[in-house]
Amino acid sequence: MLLMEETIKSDNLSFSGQISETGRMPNSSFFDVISSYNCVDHQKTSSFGFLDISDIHDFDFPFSDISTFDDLMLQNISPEQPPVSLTSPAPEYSEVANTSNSSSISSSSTEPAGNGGNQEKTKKQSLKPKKKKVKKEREARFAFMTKSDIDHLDDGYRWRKYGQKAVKNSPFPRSYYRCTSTSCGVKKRVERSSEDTSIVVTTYEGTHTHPCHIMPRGFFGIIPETAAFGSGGGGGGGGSPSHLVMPTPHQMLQYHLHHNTQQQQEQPYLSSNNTFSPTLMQKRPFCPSVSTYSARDHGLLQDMLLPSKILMKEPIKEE
DNA sequence: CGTATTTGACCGGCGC
DNA sequence: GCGCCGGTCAAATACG
Repeated sequence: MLLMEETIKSDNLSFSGQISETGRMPNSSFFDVISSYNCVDHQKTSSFGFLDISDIHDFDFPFSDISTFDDLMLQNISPEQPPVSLTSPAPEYSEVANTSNSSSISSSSTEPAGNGGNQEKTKKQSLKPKKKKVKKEREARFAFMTKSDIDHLDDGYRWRKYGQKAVKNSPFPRSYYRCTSTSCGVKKRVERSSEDTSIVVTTYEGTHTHPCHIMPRGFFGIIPETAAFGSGGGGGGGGSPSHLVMPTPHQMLQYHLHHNTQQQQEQPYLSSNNTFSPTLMQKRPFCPSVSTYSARDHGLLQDMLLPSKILMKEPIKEE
């Protein structure tokens, strides 16, 4: 993990300039997005905490070759490669990509968010008497950025908002949500980037212990271990056409892994209503030229914020 | 009426 | 010790 942090520091991350202002989806859903598998030192981190590897102990990443993911993220990164900065220096993002150390991810498991409820209880208890000095361990975190007009993306789970706070150095407040499922203690924070107001940063904390209440149509079906998504067959086959289901973090990783091995790049899996495009995960996100993307792809990609590591492979265009 | 949201207050951690 | 800040609680309110 420390190792990763070092990596991070050396690479000064940021978003890529691939974000376009056009083609924003009215109903942003999870895969407008792109996850940012970044790790941060949550002690020092700014408001944007990406994948907080240091806290990953809850995720039960089922793939033993998770390192593949790392490789995917890292393999093409050369030390000389200067960081790509987006529209702005965005120092907030400088915590950079930290693609997790595979071992740190895959070796986890353990108390899934099931203890989320307990967490709450213990918290309440601690309010009464003097609390112990037991430092509460953080849930695994997973954050991603979305280019969206709406803050709260529908990810297929039901969330109850329990708080909102003003964010320092940002005109936009941060909203706090908790999964409404009683046994599920998953939380998420949603805030809009002050650097780029079209970007919404969503941070998940914990792991769902229940299936998603709605299922997507098509999207996750592309995954061999389809059942994996939705953790157990997930919910009702109902599937709302207007909703896209958000996978859990490890599900996303699965998708990444899978897709990165499929080399399927230009076949949309979703209807036009849905915004996810496989190009998001395309095998060669580091394509040397933007022109590599077809016009169509670009249209689909423009809402996505690619993982910083990936973006860093993009040629830097001085403008 | 049940559920979700809003919002001010409160708490704990951390830096100075 | 104090103040700042992030996160949470919970009463009040809104909504369907």
